[in-house]
Amino acid sequence: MVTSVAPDAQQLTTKGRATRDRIVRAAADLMFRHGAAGTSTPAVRDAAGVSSSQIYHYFADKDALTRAVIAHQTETILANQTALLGRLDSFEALKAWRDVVVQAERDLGYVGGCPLGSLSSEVSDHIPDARQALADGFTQWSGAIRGGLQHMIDRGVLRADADPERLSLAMLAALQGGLLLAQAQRSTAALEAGLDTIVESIRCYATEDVTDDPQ
Amino acid sequence: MVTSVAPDAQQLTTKGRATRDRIVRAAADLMFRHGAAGTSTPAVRDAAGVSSSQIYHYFADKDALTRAVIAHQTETILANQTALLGRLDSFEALKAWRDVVVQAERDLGYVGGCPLGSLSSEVSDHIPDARQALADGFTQWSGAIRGGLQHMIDRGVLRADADPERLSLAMLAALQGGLLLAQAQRSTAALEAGLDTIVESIRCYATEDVTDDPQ
DNA sequence: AGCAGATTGGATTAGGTAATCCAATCTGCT
DNA sequence: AGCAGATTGGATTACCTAATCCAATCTGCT
Repeated sequence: MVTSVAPDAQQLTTKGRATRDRIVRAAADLMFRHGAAGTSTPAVRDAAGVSSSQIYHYFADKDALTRAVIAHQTETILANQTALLGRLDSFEALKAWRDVVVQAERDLGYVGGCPLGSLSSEVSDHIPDARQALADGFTQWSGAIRGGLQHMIDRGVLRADADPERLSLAMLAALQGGLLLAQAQRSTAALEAGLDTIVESIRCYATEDVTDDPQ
Repeated sequence: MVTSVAPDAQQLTTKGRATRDRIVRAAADLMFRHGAAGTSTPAVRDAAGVSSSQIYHYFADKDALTRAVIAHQTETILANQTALLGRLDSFEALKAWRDVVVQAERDLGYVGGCPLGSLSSEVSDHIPDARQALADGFTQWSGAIRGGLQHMIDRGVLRADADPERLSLAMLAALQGGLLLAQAQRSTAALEAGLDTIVESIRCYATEDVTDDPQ
């Protein structure tokens, strides 16, 4: 709505952009660990090593900062998901991706769940415009998965009657729910069960000649 | 640890129990809509129609109130899940349960997600003892699903090589993730995709004679 | 050099929140 | 009736948080 006064629209020096990024990164880290509501602007100020005025120089208010964190986490996740694992266009890639997700949650000590999922659950109903940004992030995420599945169909690894749209949504749902449960249960059992069951479903659509070892 | 001073341990009159319940119900409603951090004790006081001292008479602090809300939501959900739908011990029951879950989220206007899941994501890392309570709630929940699947195996509807433990965890993960995504996307697409894909996986273990219409 | 605008520091304020306290009232029980 | 303990009302406090303000400094550009 209001774009003329919003600090986001102003000129940013190289130095200014660096400071802004430092604030966003510090806020993202704190919000991942303590939630959005559990992260105070003084805490962000100290963690980023800036003064109060700098936060409000680059962001209209705390909600705007939270939106910036959402955008940052979306970028980070999508970059990791696509760069690290390439396109999820084979059973080997799906299995490798599954292992990375599970191992990442273990390495974190079952703390924090999904950076985007936790934020989403906390703020999507309360911060204006945040819900749409989160929805877009999830859509891109499932889209990346869907692209891989579609590629598998195109290459004849999966039958044409497989529904990549439904399967990719199911995969993301299992991932998000699995991470949420991992946080509470301090175990990746539900995460593994969810991801493996979706992969198993996808395997049902494999063309007959592809029968790699089930593990 | 400290049980001698905790207000929970004291004698409760009929009237006292009613007041305590009123506080918990009001807090549960507010926390469902605005989150735990987004719910202030003054707001609970007003919604419950009590005075400040009453809240702290029945609960040691806000964390204790939050724990009571978790216990309350766990009870409510498990009662609904088992009483309303009985044991999930047939494909018809699974389908009916799926429809109820999806319709419930639609009726709520995609607001709030799962009362237990949202709370879990927000507080399981921050409130002492809350994580364990949430984990127990989820374990009971998946246990109820597992019981139904086991019953299907016992009756010969599912083959013996189906793994009820894994499938029930997968189902709960898909449910939680689906509700989280529904909140952001304002759509039950991911929820339906997740639940349907797990049900489809379960169907793969059906004994041959059972082939009801796929929908 | 010198200007305009970006950036920074840090004090300050207004408002809300968790939690406490004490006195008053009610309740169950004998 | 009358007591002990449970319950209630509501003022109060100490603290924290979001946000503002103004003056000082830096930066890119001509």
